Amino acid sequence: MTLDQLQVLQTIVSSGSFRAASQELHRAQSAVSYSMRTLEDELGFKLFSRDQYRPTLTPQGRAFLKKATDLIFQFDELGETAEFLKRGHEPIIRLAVSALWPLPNLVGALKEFSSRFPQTEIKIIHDVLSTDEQLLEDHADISLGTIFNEKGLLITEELFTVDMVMVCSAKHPLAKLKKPTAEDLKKYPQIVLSSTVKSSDRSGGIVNQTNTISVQDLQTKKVFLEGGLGYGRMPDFAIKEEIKKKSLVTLGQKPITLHASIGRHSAKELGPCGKFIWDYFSRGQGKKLK
Amino acid sequence: MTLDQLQVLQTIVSSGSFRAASQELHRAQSAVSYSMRTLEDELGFKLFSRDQYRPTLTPQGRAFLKKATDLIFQFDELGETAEFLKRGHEPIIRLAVSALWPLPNLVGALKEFSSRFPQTEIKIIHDVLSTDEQLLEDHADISLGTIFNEKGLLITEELFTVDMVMVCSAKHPLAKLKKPTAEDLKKYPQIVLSSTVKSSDRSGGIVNQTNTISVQDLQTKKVFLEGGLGYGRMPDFAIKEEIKKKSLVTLGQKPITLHASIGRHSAKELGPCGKFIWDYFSRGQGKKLK
DNA sequence: TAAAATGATCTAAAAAAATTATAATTTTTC
DNA sequence: GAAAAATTATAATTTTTTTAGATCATTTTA
Repeated sequence: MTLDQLQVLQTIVSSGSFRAASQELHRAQSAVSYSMRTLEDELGFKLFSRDQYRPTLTPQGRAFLKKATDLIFQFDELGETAEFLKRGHEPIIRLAVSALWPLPNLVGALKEFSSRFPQTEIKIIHDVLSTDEQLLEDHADISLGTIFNEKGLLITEELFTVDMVMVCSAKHPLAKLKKPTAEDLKKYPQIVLSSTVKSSDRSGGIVNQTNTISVQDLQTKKVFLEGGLGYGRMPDFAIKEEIKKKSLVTLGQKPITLHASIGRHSAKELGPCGKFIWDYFSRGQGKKLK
Repeated sequence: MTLDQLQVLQTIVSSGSFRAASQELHRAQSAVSYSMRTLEDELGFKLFSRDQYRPTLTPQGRAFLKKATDLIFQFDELGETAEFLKRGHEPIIRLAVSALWPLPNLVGALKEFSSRFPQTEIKIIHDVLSTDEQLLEDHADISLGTIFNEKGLLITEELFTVDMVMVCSAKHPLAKLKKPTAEDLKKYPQIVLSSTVKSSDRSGGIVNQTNTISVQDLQTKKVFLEGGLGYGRMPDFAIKEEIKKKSLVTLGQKPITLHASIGRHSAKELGPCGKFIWDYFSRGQGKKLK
């Protein structure tokens, strides 16, 4: 049983006769006849009843064709996937996204992307801080984060800025001081984001290295801060609500401004799918949302 | 691109090497090599990278194989369907069910049937009264109804009886009479089930032919009766609730006892699926429920 | 370092599929 | 009702595709 035989079967039924099918398929009529005979021999039952002038499907043939049609459809789809891959479209895009990246910003991009390239799988690597390394170690194709580009191996483009403001719970002792000094802060634990990646020793606004509590994601950090466990910096976009309802208050420290950038490895060409994402952010779509 | 090539691809990946695949498939190694080369040529991209000793899938190859695996699975399923049909199993079973047939009775049968023969489609022909004709005109394989078998062409088996009791709404004028005569009944419309099938002139307990309202199904009939539109007969099992809550009351007429039977055409052999249904009812499973 | 294993490639053989021609039917047309 | 046209099946022949066997260049393993 070959897929070609199934396609011949389908063509016979849709065209109405063996001869019409043979013309549609650009084959001799006898080839179509032969194809069906061998298929019937292998299946062990007749697909067509030949008592009439024109062959008509048997009940078995009808049921068989129904399933075969699905198969042919899926086969065609596989052909499309092959075309897609042949044109150089990536089967998977790996996005390294910093924990500090505003997620709503991503949603629009991914929505449009997945409707345009349904064949491409998206893998989000939600790394904490070191999105650079994900690119350098070839774990990601594109990064969205605060890029340092230490070794100059990356191509980056700045999209917008994020202010990291120092906050603590309104119930925290620091909240009562007008402008706490470094001395004051030292008395309480600082909540910090920290990556598990070995080489990363960057301190994203960490004041003292000793009295700290490390967390892996922004959500946890916010809960800890709100709970009065300590103080720490948070991106402004992520705490608007909390400032408004006064569960968090800003301390007098100057905000640290981070530069949110899109990046990729200079030695690796992006395919059409990667280019789409790059352009989406680079050409402003991704800048609008903030 | 043929399905065979996809199967070879899959075997190579699962077995780990071209040679191992060739042994598993009982072919020469060169045949496997050739098969992959022609597939790659047609696809337009490499499935394997050959820089290492053992060929490893390219990212494209990995994505392609993923989809191809689904296709192979579906292909195997088609083979199973073919086996199923070859053994004589029916691709479809057409059941003519009378409107008077207690439906809960069917549910159990169909549940067990569809889990045992998932390949077979079930078509319920919910005819009003003349299930005989569905068999005689080859619109159904098995009938469940009140079978007359006029021409003696059917094989039937009686399963249980259904009492058709004369009822009307408690608010209907007839409800106030103790035992209404035919004279009394004549004054009000009778709600009757009637088939659209031409030849059917059987009167399922119809008292007078003139003052009648015909409906196509039992549900409508019940609603009309409850609404006080007229009087009519209903199967006892279908109005238990209504009698209890007194929205319908029985009139003094003697019930008509119908014989619920399973039937099939004597000239047509049942296949394994049809036999299952026949036996299910015949051997008592269908009799338990009533 | 030698032996074993692997994949690519070439050629000849085998198998499969397509074509042409023809026969046997059935339907259509006049 | 007869001739023409259309349709499928079959046989013989040709073409195409696939396979097998042998050899070579590599790489891995012992």
